[in-house]
Amino acid sequence: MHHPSTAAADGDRDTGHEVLAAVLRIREDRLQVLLWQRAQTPDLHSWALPGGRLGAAEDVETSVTRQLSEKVDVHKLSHVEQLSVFSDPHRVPAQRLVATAFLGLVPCDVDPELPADTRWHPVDGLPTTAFDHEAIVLTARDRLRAKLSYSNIGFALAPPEFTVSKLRRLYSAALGYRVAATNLQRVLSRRGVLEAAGRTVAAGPNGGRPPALFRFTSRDLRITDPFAVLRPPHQA
Amino acid sequence: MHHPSTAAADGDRDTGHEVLAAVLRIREDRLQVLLWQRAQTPDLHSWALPGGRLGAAEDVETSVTRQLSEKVDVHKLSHVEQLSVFSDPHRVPAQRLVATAFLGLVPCDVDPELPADTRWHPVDGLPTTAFDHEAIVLTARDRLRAKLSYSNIGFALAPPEFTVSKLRRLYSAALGYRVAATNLQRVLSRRGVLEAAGRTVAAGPNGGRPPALFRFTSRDLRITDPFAVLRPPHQA
DNA sequence: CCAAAAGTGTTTAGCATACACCCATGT
DNA sequence: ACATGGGTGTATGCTAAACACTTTTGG
Repeated sequence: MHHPSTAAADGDRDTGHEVLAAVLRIREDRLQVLLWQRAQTPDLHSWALPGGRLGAAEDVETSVTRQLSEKVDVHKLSHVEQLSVFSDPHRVPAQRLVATAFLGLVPCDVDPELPADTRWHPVDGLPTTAFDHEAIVLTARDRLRAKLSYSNIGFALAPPEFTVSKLRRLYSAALGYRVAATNLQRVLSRRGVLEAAGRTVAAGPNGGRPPALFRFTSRDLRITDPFAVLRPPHQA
Repeated sequence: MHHPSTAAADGDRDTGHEVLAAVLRIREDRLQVLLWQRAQTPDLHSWALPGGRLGAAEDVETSVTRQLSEKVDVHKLSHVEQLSVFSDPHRVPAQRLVATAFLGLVPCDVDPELPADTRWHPVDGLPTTAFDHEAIVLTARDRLRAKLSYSNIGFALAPPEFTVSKLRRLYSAALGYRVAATNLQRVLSRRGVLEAAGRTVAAGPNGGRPPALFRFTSRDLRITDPFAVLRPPHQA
């Protein structure tokens, strides 16, 4: 081995940095993640997250957008945010590679062209994944679930306009449990996250009242419930 | 260099990685952060966060603990968690250094020995800080504030046992606004975060009822309010 | 006996969930 | 008409903030 690792002496091994993105979307009531299949060792044929080496002149946010553009049309991404650093010295073999992981979201109505080696996979029911990428996917899923409850992040999963029952299915799929349409509409409306589009759409093939269309009032991330408790005093 | 990456070719510049910690505590009703004064250029005499280069054989969590041990007795730290990556290519001059930032907490009752160049500074009223360290400190403060409202992270600011009025002052200082003792006790008790120690302590010099001592039921981070809304259905 | 500080009881209000009921359409 | 799905009204319950009141001490 190279160095007597008391104080942080960097060894000969290069300390490279990569960015990785867990891009999620919902299709057919399932949460999916974008993966590509490796054609080289190590982890030949395993499925991996898109990403790559951090360039010298870019920050990690710029880098992940650039790297993703090779797999998916970046303009289709409705939201990207930093997740966490994964830095186990042996997270990838043979080299020392620190990863900054990101969560990316794609609305359910767009269907970006994908390279031949790239596919969507259900998050519950992943194929064999490369390195520590499964842990990153699960971190991304948990972040999305948490933010659905205290922010307007649903905008990133939904099309520009949608019915409440469509939105209910998106939330149910992402959260992994049944959400009631009534409450969803009321919670989001009260918070000013949702607004009526004023139009309705035709009823389904079996009849039924034609549903009204709604949209998110903002398509930027906003925290709608910053204080669960210990709110600042009303008179301050 | 090593490999011709397509877009964004890595330049000759080394892509180094450092860890930085914003260690916070509360003293005299103020939130403070641990900083050391630089003795070299760049940013001579500016105040900087403790940290340093990531070693070849350690992950970032191990590294930050090791680096901190040079400034402060690590056993005094009650909590450490990852914050975010700071990666602007020019965040430090002359080299390319990506930083993983951490939040650290020290209970208010311990007073670790500090090196001569190191001091506690109030977070509102920072001295001239080096590089992007001020932004990191503010990120740490915001993370602490958020977690106080939905987790038991108060344990990391408080001594093993304390009175409710002492705890009230800790929360008020961290949050930046007046917290009512009555509600604080009730919220934390209902959640099972707080429990009575069974003992009381002497009253103050001006009389008054002698306060009871309390403690946190757990000294590990626990999320106490995971779903602000959209809770899973009661019958599922 | 009074002031001071701690702790409890009670009121009020807001918010979320659940559920009953009404509405509008296709067949 | 009636089945089907959409939407609203309303009851219930929980939580927390605010404040009045009681408790226990020192002077």
